[in-house]
Amino acid sequence: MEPPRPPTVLLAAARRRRRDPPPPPPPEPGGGGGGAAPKAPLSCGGRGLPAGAEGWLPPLGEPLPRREPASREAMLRVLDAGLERYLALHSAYIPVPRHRKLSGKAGIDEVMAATVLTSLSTSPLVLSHPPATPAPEPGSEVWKEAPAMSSSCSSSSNTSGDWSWDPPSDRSTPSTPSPPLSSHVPSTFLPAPLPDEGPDEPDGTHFVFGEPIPRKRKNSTKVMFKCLWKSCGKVLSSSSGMQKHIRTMHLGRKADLEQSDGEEDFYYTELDVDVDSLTDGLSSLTPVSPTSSVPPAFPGPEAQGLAPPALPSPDLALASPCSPPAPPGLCHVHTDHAYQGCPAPPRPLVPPAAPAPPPPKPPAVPRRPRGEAKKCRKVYGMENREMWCTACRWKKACQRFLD
DNA sequence: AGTGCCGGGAT
DNA sequence: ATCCCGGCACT
Repeated sequence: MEPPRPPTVLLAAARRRRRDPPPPPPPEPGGGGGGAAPKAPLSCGGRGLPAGAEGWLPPLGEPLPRREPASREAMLRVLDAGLERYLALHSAYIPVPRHRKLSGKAGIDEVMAATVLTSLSTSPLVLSHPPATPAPEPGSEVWKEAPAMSSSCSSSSNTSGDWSWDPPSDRSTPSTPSPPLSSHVPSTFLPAPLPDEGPDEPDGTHFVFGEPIPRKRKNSTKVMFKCLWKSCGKVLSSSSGMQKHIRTMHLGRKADLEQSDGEEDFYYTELDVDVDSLTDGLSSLTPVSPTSSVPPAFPGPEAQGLAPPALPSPDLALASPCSPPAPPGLCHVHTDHAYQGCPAPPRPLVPPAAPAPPPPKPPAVPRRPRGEAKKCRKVYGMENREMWCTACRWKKACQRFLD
């Protein structure tokens, strides 16, 4: 029966919570935040890990870097699970374990992409913008894609993907000078780092928010990149490959135009796939999933011609990794430049029809209920302030008339 | 609007 | 540590 509070409340609440001693948190229905992330509600999911989300939290041996990381991780996990299920389903009718079948139009695309990828793998070019930097990968583990699993377990956090995770330069100005495509799409995947950002993008491995999120993706999960262009569900294992794919397939650009002018928009999502359960079947993601999101209706060379004016399906929810019921696959839409690690609703797609603003669920502030007893102020009145207990005088909890 | 008191600043 | 107060939560 709590009336909706103004947003400020949340702030205050959060702030307060910071200090409050472990307030015997009344088990919040919905597991909001659970024990895993007792604090700070995330901007988007703060309210909550879905019930039972705690279960997903890995027994991280190390102390979570507080806040975001904690719940974010949990969310990712949840999402992963969703993806898992989703894939399990689809892989059923997409019998293409490791080597895709090349047949039909999809096949062509795949071949092309594959070709591109292959050629790329040999070309130093593709590996990164900063040709100078050999492979400053995070963990220093400079393991390249293992030949054996080139497509099934590459990037778990880096590998070929140059920008695997993100927004090195989150300056990704939302107001890019209307690039060829994407007009109304706020967050686009702009591959090329903005010139001013300098060469050293903090390895794309890490998250953002300027936070040194050291966390690598769990080994068990693998990152796949799924093309969001209409009628193209291509899934590749590396972001560079994906970009290549988009560039060549959808943007109609020359593959060799390696360096984008920064005006390209790449729409693809990053799928965090749980390799353990998906195992090999995974590499054959569904080419075009009905539930998957539709790429923004941008005027693409072929998008216009071939693709039917797909309307943004409601399940674009896909774009909001934060929503508990993880839509099938996906998780963080990966934008190469994006600015948000996750908290912010990454919507590379058209703004969801029904934004459905997250219900401002009050974070159940542990504020102690106001006692019945009259306090000094009331008893003595402002006139006799000197008679108040010191606490009252200092505007602290009354010590004289305890509840 | 009044009251209680948290969170913080000033000393 | 003490004193004070801005401002929020709640009535």
